[in-house]
Amino acid sequence: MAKAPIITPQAQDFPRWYQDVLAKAELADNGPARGTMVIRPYGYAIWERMVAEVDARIKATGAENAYFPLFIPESYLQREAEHVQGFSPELAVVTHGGGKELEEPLVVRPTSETVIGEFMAKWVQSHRDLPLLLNQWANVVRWELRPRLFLRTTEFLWQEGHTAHATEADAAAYARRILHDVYEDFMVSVLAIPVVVGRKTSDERFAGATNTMTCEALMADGKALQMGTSHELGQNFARAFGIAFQDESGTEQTAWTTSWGVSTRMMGGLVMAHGDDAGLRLPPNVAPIQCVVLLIRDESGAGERAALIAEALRTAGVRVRLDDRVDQSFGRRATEWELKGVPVRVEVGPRDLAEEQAVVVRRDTNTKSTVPLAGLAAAVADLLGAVQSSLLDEARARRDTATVDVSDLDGVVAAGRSGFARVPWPVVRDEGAALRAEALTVRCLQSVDGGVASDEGDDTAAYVARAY
RNA sequence: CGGGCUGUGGCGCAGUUUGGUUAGCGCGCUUGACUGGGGGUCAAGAGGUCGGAGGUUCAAAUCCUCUCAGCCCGACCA
Repeated sequence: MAKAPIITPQAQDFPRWYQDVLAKAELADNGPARGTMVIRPYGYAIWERMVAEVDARIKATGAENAYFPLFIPESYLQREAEHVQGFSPELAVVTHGGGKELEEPLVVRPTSETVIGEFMAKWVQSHRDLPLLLNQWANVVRWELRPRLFLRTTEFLWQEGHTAHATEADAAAYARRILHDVYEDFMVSVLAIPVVVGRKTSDERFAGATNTMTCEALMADGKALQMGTSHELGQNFARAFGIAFQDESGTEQTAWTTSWGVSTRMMGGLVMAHGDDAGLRLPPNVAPIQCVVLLIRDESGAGERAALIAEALRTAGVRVRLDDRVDQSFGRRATEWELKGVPVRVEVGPRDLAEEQAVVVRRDTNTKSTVPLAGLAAAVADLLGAVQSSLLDEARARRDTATVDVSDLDGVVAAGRSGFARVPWPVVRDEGAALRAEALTVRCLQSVDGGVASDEGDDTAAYVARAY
């Protein structure tokens, strides 16, 4: 029986589809104040998985976590000219506290280069104090005129790393290490999202940076999403905040700093990169529930068997959930787990158990197979691996198909409508207005070998796309 | 901040043009029964200051004035 679709089909209205998925998969709600977001338990569980994976990678590079204040004296922002100019339009400013007007307004952090710079200056005296590698997990506020859940909210959660180095080369190397070993690796191997990694043009650079590098992903609707950035800040903030040290020869030198971050925006990217008309599709590596054991009917001891099966899977290292809510219909529950993107379902009822088997369904392809209970744990483990890699393959194939080499502006406009136009940088360098008219932007630049461009030279390739 | 639109049970909407008696519908929710291998069926229920304020009128969801909020499209952004 053909039922009305549970969520709006992607092809009909992609933004609506996105909202439907967030609601039906119980990921997030709009908060009461404009632009704010309530992350629901299931959505937050996914975020916690992201945090765990990113945090481990950050720590592997030697950085340590710390915490800096939410409120920043307004004067701090003003110390770096480009920085304050870039951020002032989206600042939330506290002017009153304790019932009195404050002598100096406090900015709610939009990012923490300034406070952290102030403290780095205190902590760094000697070359022996470098590199100083810090990270913090925090919320930040950027006043948004057009918010969209996860993709662009006034308050969002993120990780911001801030480092100080003795040399420009060391800072540059570290910013690249974060870009590749933390962000790119996480996005590809955990989120199963292939990314185009490159250099931002000066127009798109972070306010106050000398170089911004980015991981750009392609969503199912052909629009690009900036998933993470890593910045070389040169000596801009070090000079503004006096981050200086004595080198081996006793000469005072100014440090070189970096900053880098990924945010809850990745949640939106995850949804839009893998989701289909049946809802979310989560890669097992980031799925809070990797496998749900769905009890069909509790007869002939089926309930106890199902619990044992779930327990066995848990022992085998699978993040498993037992769904024995037999008072709700099978179809409803199956649909619910499908909407939530759980990679693998194990369906068991009296019939299967009598034959010592279970029906196993993978979410990405919706294919079913019958598996003997004796080999279930191994089969589920195999399937989780298969789902992880096939989601990545699928996303990569779509990205590759949607990436078109072109050589002139018309080609850029045509290809940019549905994906990435890859074009020699000089072709679009001075075409900002023309691109904007087509809602296109240069996402990043790559060098001839496909690596991150080291400058904006004539031999670099520009990736142009519509973007979130 | 410019242009367009919308506010009616939790969600989605009808009703407004042409004022009229208990403001409807779908989904969801509650209770019960029968069910059960892809949003099951039936029955009985709960739930609404019609965004807010003021006005016109015998009578306002409906007409008038003001106001607030949200959405979409543009310029800015992780």
